[in-house]
Amino acid sequence: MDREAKQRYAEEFGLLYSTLGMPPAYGKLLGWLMICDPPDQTSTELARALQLSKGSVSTGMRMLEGAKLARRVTRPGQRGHAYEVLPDALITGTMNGKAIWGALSVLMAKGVELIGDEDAPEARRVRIARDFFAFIAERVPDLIEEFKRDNGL
Amino acid sequence: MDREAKQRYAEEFGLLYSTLGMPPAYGKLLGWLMICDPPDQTSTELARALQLSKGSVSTGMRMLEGAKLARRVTRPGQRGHAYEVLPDALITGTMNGKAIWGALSVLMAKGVELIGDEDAPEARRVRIARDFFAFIAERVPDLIEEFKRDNGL
DNA sequence: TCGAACGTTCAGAATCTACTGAACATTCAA
DNA sequence: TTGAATGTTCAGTAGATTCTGAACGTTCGA
Repeated sequence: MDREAKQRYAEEFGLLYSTLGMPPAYGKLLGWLMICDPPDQTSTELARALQLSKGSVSTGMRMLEGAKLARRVTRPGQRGHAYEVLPDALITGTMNGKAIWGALSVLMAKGVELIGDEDAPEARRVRIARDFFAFIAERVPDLIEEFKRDNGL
Repeated sequence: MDREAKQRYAEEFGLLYSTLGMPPAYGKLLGWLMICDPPDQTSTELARALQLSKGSVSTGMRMLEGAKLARRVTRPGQRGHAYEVLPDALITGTMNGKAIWGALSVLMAKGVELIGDEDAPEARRVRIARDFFAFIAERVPDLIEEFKRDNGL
């Protein structure tokens, strides 16, 4: 019910995620899967709901699977498969994003090396960045653990 | 010294930041400002070092200023102004990124509303996402505080 | 074995974005 | 006041990205 409102929601979802670097079509798929009824949807259903080509759905869902954001499920007595979001999809997505903090820290460490003397005043700007990203990279897993514990996951 | 290595570093920096949604040229500017000597650079110097047009430098630096990543400085007895990265630039950048967590949480809350019954099993997927992003949005400032305290900032 | 439904891949079209460079504005030394 | 140096804006373009759709598997019921 109120299919149109849900379609609009998927569009909005795709828009926000596109600002985070995800292709709009894939964001729409994810958004739809967060609120659709039933929660598992076939490629054909997804293509119809979001007005996307079969190709986009196929490629998009492959990508969401790869990012551990969605998974295939099979319904008994039915051809092919359907997709659903993983229950803790967005958490997982954020954990993968954790790799970013490490990469940033490594990049900043390289910058410190380029300047040469770690203790030089002109190394300060990039040294602080290096330490900060390393700190964040280290703490993110703890945060996620804490959330999971407090929410019984 | 080793100007070329620093130029390559700026390129690499821009490349990584472009995966985070920043235009490559602006990432290059930021990367160069993290390691350049002297640490403050005029538009002309930036354009020369990074082979960018005056227009790109102007627009890019305006954007970095807006994001509180860089600021203008004036050298006595010199035309115009130069730019430098703020000492805690990347930390600030991350704090601004905090707004994202809030936006995501709001988006998920909208999804819960669309489903209607917050306690329904099919609302679980988006309810968890809502709570998770709210949790992260709330904790990020504390993390930053802790880092600053431990590093005398 | 056949055909219908479903899924995948990828070349090319459609679309969007970043960047340049030219026109214009501003600043300041002489 | 003049003009050289510098800074800004923005229309247009070059280039990259996303999306489609057609060609080609694959699966499975009959």
